[in-house]
Amino acid sequence: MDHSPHRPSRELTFFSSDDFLPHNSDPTAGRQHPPLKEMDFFSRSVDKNCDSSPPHHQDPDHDDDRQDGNGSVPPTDRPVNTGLNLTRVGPGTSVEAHENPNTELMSTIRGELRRLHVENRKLRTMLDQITKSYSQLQAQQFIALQNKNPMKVEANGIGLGKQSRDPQPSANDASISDDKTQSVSAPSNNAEVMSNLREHHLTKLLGKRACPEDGFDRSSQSWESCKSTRLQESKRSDEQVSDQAPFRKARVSVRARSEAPLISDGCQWRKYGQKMAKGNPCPRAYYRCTMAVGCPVRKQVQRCAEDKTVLITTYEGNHNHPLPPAATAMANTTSAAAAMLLSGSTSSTSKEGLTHCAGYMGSMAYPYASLATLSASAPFPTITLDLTQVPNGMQLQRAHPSSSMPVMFHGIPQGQLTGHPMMFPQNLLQLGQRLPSNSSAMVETVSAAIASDPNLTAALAAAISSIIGASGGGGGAAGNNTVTAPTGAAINIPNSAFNPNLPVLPLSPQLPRSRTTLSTN
DNA sequence: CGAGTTTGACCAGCGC
DNA sequence: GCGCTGGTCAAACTCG
Repeated sequence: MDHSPHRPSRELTFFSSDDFLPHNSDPTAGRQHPPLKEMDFFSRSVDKNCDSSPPHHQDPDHDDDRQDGNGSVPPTDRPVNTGLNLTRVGPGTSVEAHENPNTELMSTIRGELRRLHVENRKLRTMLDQITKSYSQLQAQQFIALQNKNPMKVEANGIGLGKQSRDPQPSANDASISDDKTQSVSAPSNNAEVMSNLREHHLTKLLGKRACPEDGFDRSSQSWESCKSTRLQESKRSDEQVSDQAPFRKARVSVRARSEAPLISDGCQWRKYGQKMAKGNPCPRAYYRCTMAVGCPVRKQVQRCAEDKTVLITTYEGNHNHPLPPAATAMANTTSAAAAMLLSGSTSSTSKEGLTHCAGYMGSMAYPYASLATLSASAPFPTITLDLTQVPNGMQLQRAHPSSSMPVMFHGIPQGQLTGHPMMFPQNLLQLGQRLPSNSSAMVETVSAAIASDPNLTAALAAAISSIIGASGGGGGAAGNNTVTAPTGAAINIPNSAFNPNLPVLPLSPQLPRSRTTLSTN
């Protein structure tokens, strides 16, 4: 089911210059059919004639984007590059170059392009790492800010029992140290980092809960005396205690319209129980993550009593293992949502809290803020991400649209996209974490890549249609099969994929000037 | 045969 | 204390 093997190739398709390398072998064709459309993606087209400056003199990002995003653009600029490469070739090769200047130049250029291609890959890797670090720092900053006012959470009654009012500092420290030994040692993804940070934060914030079942108190005496008849659970808790206990009580509920019994979130789940819940004719299923032994993450899946097309999936706990990209996406979403929830500053109504947290998340979650609700009155503080409706007049702001697309599809098996309504919100949540502002060049790159990759286009259409289909009776300019960005980017999606009451989802205020149309045909 | 699902039983928490 | 409910366990069962 995991189609992740497709990912690397897609990523290459997106960003590499592989596609244009073959074109280089046919410079004539390149000149005859300059890919002007793609060239238009670049805002710095003015600089094309200034390519004589060596790449290392340029801003790495811009250089990177040029090379990768444009793909076939450089060959069209070869007349300009000629001078550059003559200079670079140097006198040692001048004789042969004079005899067959075109061939020599072309090979030189190709070599240079390949070199730049490799360099671009490195830069992208670095960019990814930097982006991750950025998100981590963002989380830390948020935590630091929250630590200045730890009573906020308690005042709002989120996630606090009476135990929290009687914190146990010493155990608190133990919990923290356990955190470090368990998962901070090798955070493999943002979700883990977020989890660790959150844990650390919450442990400080809330103090240690007295109830061993909550996992804070790992002193064996109280633990075993309390749970002598449940050794298995005790064992399990020993493995997972510090990692997830604070978070265990926070839940993230996702409401999504889906015919499938499950939404695929990239993780492997094993059903361990099913119960009829009061007030709902549909049974509630209990699932446990089986991607790693002892992973504490569980989820409950139940159809909405009022609308059986709505699937309610409630996540609880933190993964204690590396996640595949698709699962990371989901984990980030739930982690971010739970972080919002547990970071407090909210009342039982959601908007305030989420607006507050949107800032923490980098403002990208704001469009979905009205889709989320917090419930502190429930036994567990729960944040509900309602993907079944689109807020009135909602503008799906892709503040950093460039990152959303590649991030969104990297790890997602295409076959599961239609059943994965989390992806869009997820990436919205991720946007601010993954990218600093001002990445329009990358937007353009990705736009071009999306347009050029039919598989990706289909996947995108499916994903969007899934989201839109999940949005139910949203208002908006129905009947238009184009998802339109305010700046002109548009995604065409076939009628069959759309809910009749399709709302138009404006994409990004930063989308490229050129118009990208995605066709799923 | 192993992994996953089903399903009845068990346990804990909570309200009365 | 009792009953209700949510959550979990584990044996039996199913499936590939």
